[in-house]
Amino acid sequence: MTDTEALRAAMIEAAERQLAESADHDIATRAVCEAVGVTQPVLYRLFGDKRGLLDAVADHGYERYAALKAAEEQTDDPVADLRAGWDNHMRFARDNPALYQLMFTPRPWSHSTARDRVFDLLVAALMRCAATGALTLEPRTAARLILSANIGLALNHIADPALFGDPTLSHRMRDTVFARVLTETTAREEADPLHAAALRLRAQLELAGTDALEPVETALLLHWLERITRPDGTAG
Amino acid sequence: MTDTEALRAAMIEAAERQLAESADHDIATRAVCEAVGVTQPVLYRLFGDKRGLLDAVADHGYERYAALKAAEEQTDDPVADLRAGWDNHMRFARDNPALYQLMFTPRPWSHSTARDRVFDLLVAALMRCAATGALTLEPRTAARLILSANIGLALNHIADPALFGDPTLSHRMRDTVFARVLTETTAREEADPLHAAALRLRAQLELAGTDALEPVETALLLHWLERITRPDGTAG
DNA sequence: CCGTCATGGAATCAATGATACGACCACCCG
DNA sequence: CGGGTGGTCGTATCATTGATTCCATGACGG
Repeated sequence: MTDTEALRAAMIEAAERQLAESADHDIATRAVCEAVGVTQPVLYRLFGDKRGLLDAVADHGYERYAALKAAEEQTDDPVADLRAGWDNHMRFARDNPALYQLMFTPRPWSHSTARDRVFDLLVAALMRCAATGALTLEPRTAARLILSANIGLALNHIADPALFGDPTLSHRMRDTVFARVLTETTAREEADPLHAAALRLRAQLELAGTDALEPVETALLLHWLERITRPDGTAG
Repeated sequence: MTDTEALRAAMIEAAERQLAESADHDIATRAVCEAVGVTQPVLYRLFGDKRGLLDAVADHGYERYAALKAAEEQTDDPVADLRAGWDNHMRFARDNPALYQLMFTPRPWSHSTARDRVFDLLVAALMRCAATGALTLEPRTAARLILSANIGLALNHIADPALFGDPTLSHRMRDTVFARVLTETTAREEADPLHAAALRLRAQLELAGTDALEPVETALLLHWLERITRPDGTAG
């Protein structure tokens, strides 16, 4: 089995390389097969069809994306990590435009989980922020906002570097969205302390759980907390 | 000439229809030709190649986009128009996902001007806002922020309606970006009245020009105003 | 040692982007 | 009026590429 595993990996790598070098952001299954010294039926047995191969490439792209994030974040300041995460995202897009487009552009029938997993990664980072009371929205709602802005800017950067290549634009967008999602330490907590406290407790619970309550009780508690914090958006 | 014009239009329309109905967001040149009763060489004479056809479809999509905007905006409140413009953009994306993706997704070698013209449309709407002193940034800088967020959210909506289909999400994003770009009437003008006044004058000049000064003088004046308002971003 | 099954390859099919070349037609010039 | 000329279109065809069929080969178990 390790044999086919290695073959799979080799084909994905070849496909990713050819995708990066292709002028039209597309690949030919023949070329990928020739690059690794096999014939086409092998590819179709391993990946089903061309879309399956591209899905695998996208998922592999997520692995590199996640590795990049793991390497450069995770300090003791979750908000700083969040900002670094935005910049890392932009850098990843700039360095791998074709792969980035494959991962984040709508592709009908795609079974790739790259986008969802990136979303989950962002939610996790946001929950660490929420645990310190730095979040004004539900993590999943905040993640939707941040990720959309991030992807939109990155795709525009790829499509038209002349108009959207300005690095200060990225920081301006980042600060704009973060200003909506984060609270300057205490300002918003003063305004609605109940809401803030509920968000904080909820984040802590979802992050670490508790042994003081039975699971059923915890679930109910979370439900109540959700109702308290509901006004800020739909359930995630 | 009207003959080939009509043929061109018919082919573009057929291509757009087939694109909307296609499951994979792609079309076959053969099918387009058969739909209008001509053979492939005519397509290649009219559009050069498939990319040329798609460029024409994208540009035609812009026409419909612009018509939609012209129909529903242009009240006496430019800020309200701006908000309506955001919602129209989202609606256009939702109603024409394949076309939208063709227009706003990075396409190597594309000669379509759809994105740039949408950008210009947004800049024009923003200059009307700037003329009333409602803008805190250069129109082109603000346009980059708004358009990126708008496109990012729309593409995510297309790619994953379950996660990004919530309409309140669109309004939340809209208000977030607009809050950064717009000023609540007078709040910011109080803080830095010189900056605000310069922005306002500059917008008026770029919008209507003036007969009171020679062109050279106007150009120099604009240059000075740009220097005064520089701190908020790069030149557009 | 032989049968069975999985694995890979040669050959091929089908769809599709793109083109060479000849027929046709309108228009202009003599 | 007739022939040439330019352009427009269609037939037939090529080349690329996604996808499949079918056979050979080799490993493993009985």
